Amino acid sequence: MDMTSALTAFSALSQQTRLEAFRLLVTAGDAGMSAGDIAEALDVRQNTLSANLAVLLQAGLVRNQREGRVIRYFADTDGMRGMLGFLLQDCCGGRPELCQPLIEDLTCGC
Amino acid sequence: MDMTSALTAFSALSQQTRLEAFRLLVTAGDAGMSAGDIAEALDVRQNTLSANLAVLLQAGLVRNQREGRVIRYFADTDGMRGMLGFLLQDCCGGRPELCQPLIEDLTCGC
DNA sequence: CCTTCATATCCATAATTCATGAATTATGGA
DNA sequence: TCCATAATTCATGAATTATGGATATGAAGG
Repeated sequence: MDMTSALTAFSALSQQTRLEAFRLLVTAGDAGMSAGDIAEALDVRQNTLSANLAVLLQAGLVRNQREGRVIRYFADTDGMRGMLGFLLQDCCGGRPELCQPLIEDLTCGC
Repeated sequence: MDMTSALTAFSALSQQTRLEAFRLLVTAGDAGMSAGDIAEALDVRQNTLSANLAVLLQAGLVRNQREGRVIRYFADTDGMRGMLGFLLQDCCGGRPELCQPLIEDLTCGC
């Protein structure tokens, strides 16, 4: 993950519809969600959501897959990991005490 | 962390100077850096950096502290944690296998 | 084929964001 | 009090981004 990709990723998540869509896909997990279902869940117009999903795609934060007439979207964990890794790079250069509580906090019980 | 705060945080990190400044402060850790040093390190004008630091401040991603004539900035780990927690909320609803590798990948060796 | 459903793309307008220069505030030292 | 340094604030214009309507693509079914 380089600076440009990271910027694209953060930029993608800095808009309400996209952040909501991404979180929806994170909780949906491997099941993913169709574009239509996402649009309905978020109550946004079809073309607006489509444009926003395209932004998330280009940022590498989601993947999609055609299934007949529907297109199913999934959160891309690799992309998310790359972004977070870039952000936290060298966060604990010799200072585990800075990094450790953050990690623990993110384990969300699993 | 609510949606609005998360959006503010991601938006703050979606601009090159701010993302660079934030990463600089993450690696600087408890030592922090003065506004002037950050401006010099990133080669940006004082007022431009000041405006960008203000955005990071408002997003809760950095803190600052006056020390005589200089103002020292620090990465705010609580803010960062809040943002990441919001993003990953319910990422592993019953599916630890999705969340675990991500966490491990972020432990960056410490 | 023709229709219908699901989604994407094009285009114009509205809204937002950004860097910059000029001016301002705050601090410490002479 | 005066000056230099450190940093912030403000207004502006340029560039980017979001949105909605209309239209296009692509797949399934009759």
